[in-house]
Amino acid sequence: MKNLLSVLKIAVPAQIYLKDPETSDLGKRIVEHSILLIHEIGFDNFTFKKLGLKIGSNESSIYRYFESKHKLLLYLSSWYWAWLEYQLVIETFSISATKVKLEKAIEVVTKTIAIDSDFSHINEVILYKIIVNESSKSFLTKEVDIENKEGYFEIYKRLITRLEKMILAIKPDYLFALSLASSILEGGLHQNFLNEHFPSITNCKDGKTTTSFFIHLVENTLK
Amino acid sequence: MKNLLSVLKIAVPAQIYLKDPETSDLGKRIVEHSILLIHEIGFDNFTFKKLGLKIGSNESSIYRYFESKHKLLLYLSSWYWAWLEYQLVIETFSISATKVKLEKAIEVVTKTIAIDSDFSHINEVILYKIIVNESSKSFLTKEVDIENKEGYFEIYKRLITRLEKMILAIKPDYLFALSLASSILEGGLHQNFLNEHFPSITNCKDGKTTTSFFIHLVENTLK
DNA sequence: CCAAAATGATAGTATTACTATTATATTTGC
DNA sequence: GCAAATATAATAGTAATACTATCATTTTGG
Repeated sequence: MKNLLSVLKIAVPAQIYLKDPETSDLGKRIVEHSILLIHEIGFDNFTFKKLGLKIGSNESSIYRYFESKHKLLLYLSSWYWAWLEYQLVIETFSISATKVKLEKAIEVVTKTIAIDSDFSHINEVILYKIIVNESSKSFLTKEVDIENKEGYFEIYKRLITRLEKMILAIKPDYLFALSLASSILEGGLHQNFLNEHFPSITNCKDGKTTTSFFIHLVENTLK
Repeated sequence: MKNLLSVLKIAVPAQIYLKDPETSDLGKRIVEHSILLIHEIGFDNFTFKKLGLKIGSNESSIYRYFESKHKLLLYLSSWYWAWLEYQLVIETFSISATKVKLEKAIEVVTKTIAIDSDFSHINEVILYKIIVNESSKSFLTKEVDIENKEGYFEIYKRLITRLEKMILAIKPDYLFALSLASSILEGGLHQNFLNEHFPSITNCKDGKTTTSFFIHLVENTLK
């Protein structure tokens, strides 16, 4: 996994940024430390000025990479979904048994990310926490339809259709494969959010994982 | 239903507001028109200044009711959950068959609200749209744990435990009743959000409802 | 080593999310 | 019916936000 990623690059839709942060040292530091700072103070309190201060750079320089903090969040989200898609593909590629394949897929997309794959400047453990706590804000806006048309959510949607295909491979006549796929993905994040902030309304804790909840759910639904 | 609500009052945790908006004409206009304005321009672009302009009142007067727009969103969310809890209770109260009862409950909490019950100044159809598009922002904050301790989310959590009980009435040994309950509630909102903004990743459209998706899902899971 | 590109520094703007103070209505209790 | 209390309005002010614009300096690629 590590080796493969050292030659591959996570591809984020180019419309999201003004200048590709992967092409410079400053760009990478912006991405790396934005993750740490958003995790630290929350997206709502995060500003480019504070980030500039943290990385010893100037606010105006950051604006040359991303036109707003909202675009930066879109970038981080897309990066995460692309990374997750990659994990999904390599982890399930060689599995031919449809049921085992879907089970593995559910595991990949619902588990809490706890180990940094360490192939880049991006800390996936912290990024995952941002995805759990902030990623919904990337589409809960008045501009969502325009941004959707511009292709900002392509990777996310492709991930869901990948899951859909694995569901349909098991039960081709199931009418809600897309809804089930999107429920697994967002629901997985939500259960992990509840585990952290509202433990009284989730069972996904104390050894009972979010993954096992969804595997049980999906298995019975497709029976 | 109408008659009952004309003598009952939807109870929102008192910590959320500085002054109960139900106790004055201005308060009611604040709530009524905040719903319309948030729907119109989105919560992120909504300000008390704009609301004041809209209702011909002063920004500073609105601050006497709610200490921030975030608290106002918490108020609207709590009001909605309380209203939904009321719907849930009266619609399921007289049903004794556990399976039918849960089915009815799922219907109540996942259906798109399309008719205003018209018992108050609050337009539930528009409020429902705000819940779908904005309510997550009420808990996706750095202050969520403090606010949870202060009791701001009590009604929401109680709603989920009501659903949990109905689930356990069918399958007492099911290990994920809370997670299933919270998945139905948030998942229902999310599928309706997708239907509006990302129709390519949901099947809940064209006659196939969010409700039928969840009824099928839950029925198979508890089999 | 020169030109272009990238970055930094500084300044400025409109808006936001408030707080504080004072003035004016409106309600109510006696 | 009137004074006192309460509610609302008007105005001003503040620190921060989310940028844009301009110009200076540094870095780098051929």
